[in-house]
Amino acid sequence: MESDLKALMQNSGLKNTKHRLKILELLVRNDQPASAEQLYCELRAKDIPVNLSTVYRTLETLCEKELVTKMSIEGGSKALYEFNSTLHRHHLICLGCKKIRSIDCCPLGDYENTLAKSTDFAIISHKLDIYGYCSICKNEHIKDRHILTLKNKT
Amino acid sequence: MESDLKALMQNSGLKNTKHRLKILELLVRNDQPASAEQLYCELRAKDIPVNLSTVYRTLETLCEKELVTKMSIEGGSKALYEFNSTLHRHHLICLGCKKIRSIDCCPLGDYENTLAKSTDFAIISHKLDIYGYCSICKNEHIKDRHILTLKNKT
DNA sequence: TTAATTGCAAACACTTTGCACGCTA
DNA sequence: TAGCGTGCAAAGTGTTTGCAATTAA
Repeated sequence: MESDLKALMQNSGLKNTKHRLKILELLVRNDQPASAEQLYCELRAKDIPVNLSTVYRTLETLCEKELVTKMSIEGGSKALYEFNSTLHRHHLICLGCKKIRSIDCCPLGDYENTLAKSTDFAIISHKLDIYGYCSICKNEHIKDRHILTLKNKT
Repeated sequence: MESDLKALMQNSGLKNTKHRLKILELLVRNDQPASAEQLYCELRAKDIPVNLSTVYRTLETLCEKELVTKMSIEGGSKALYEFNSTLHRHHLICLGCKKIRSIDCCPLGDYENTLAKSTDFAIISHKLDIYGYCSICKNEHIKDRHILTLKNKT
């Protein structure tokens, strides 16, 4: 896999440095959007000393070459970066554990056409994020609400 | 209208101050999400001297009482605030002039059910923003691309 | 009167930048 | 070796906070 990523970078005209390679690798492995700081910590945990500004710069470069996509989620203050699979993707975000799951299927084709006509917009893209509780957290969530209900009764 | 807003604030248990009233009024009038700074500038332009931190605090309070909703758009660094019509809304954002138009119709009902089943998530909400060029800017956009094409040929 | 609201300045979190040095192609 | 990549420190931007003064109910 490492060699795949090296090739990918070369094709994009990027020099192949340890940091770049590792950051890209983390994004691919985790298959989950990560903040600059998360990546920074993960690298340090692996005894790869980096500077946070290098992480930011690397991510910016990778975004320019479209190997990575920058995004953010509602209410989050930090930017998140994910490996760009070239697929059109949406996100399913757990309000409990904050894990983000990517969804490849997009339900909006027809709607965009209709909307384009009714609003006279030339539609270029869209962003759809869905928020909820994952299979694990939803049970916790129900439990919490139950406890809350009991408390409110007293 | 001013008295409607006063009543609205009272019902939410908020003291009725000049700043609060004016900020709410601006959001209702413009019917368009605005940043704290924009509101701050508009107030000063109207000779209502406010402090930026007051604007932030006011908006936070209004959000707590659910009179206003905080949001952000992809790539934008500042938070935006819009009057909360209690309707479920999406946004159509012009990449040219950056104007934001709210859309009340939501195409996602069935999709959420399907998705909930296939992923075992308890879905709570979603955010859908659509990007494109409005009827005015799309002509500019086409012109620009044309000019670009000509340039590239030389 | 008293509790909420405000202005001001200072702190904060996240991100970007300038510069000197180091490393890849 | 030429130019891109990096670390470090400092600056930038958007937002929040502590405190004393002010104001609405």
